[in-house]
Amino acid sequence: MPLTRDFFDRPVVDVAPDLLGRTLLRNTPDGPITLRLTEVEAYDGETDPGSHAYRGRTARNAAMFGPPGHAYVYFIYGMWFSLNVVCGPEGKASAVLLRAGEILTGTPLAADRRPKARSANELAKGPARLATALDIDRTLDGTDLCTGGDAPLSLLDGDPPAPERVRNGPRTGVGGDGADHPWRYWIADDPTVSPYRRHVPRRRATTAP
DNA sequence: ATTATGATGCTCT
DNA sequence: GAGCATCATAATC
Repeated sequence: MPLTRDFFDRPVVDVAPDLLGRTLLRNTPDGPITLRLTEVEAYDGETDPGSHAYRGRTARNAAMFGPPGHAYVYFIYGMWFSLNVVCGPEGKASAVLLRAGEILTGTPLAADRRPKARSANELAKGPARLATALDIDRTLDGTDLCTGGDAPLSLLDGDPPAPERVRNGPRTGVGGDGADHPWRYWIADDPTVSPYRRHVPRRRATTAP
C-alpha cells in the first residue's frame, strides 16, 4: 500500500525517521526496482539554513512549496541527482532527502546503471548513487509518490525497523548555520548506510593571475 | 585507515 | 563568479 498524503503532512523531523524501512518503488522503462530505505535527512524550509527553500521560492525548488508526498529532485555538482520527499502542509517548504537504501528487487537493472559498484550494498549507498541506481532525474521532479500501482515512482509502507534500531546525528556535507541539527536518521549497523562525511568547503581551481 | 582532488554544469547573487 | 545536501580515484599514514 502507498503511504498516504497525511503521512507526509506532518513536521519533517517526525516524518524522516518514520520513512526508514519503507519501500521506494521505481517503475523504470525496463521494469520495476524496489528499495528499502535505510538512511534519510530532514530539511526544514522555515528555520533551517541548510534547506534549499530557506531563502524562498525559486524555479529549482518550486516543488518543495507544493503539496506533501511529492518528489523534489535536484541536480548537483554538475553530474548527480538527489531525490527528496516534500513534507508538511502545502506552502511550508520542508523535505526529506532519501540518502541510501537496500535494493530489494530489480537488482540487475540497478547494477546495470551502477557499473562501478563493487558490491550490492554499494548500489544505493549515498543520495547520488540511489538516484543513479533507480534512474531518477529531473523529469520526476514534482511527481506524486502516494499513487502506487504503475506510477513512475511511489513510496509504499514496507517494513520499518524497531524504534531502538534508529540512530540520528548531524547531516552529511551540511556546513554553516545548518550544521548543528542532528537530522540525519539511519538504521543501526545496516551495511547500505553511507559513511558520514563532514562538510568541507571547496573552491575550484582559480584561473591564473 | 584518512585526506585530497578532479570531474562537470546549474543556480543564485 | 562562487558555491554546491557527491562520487571515484589516488596518495599517504
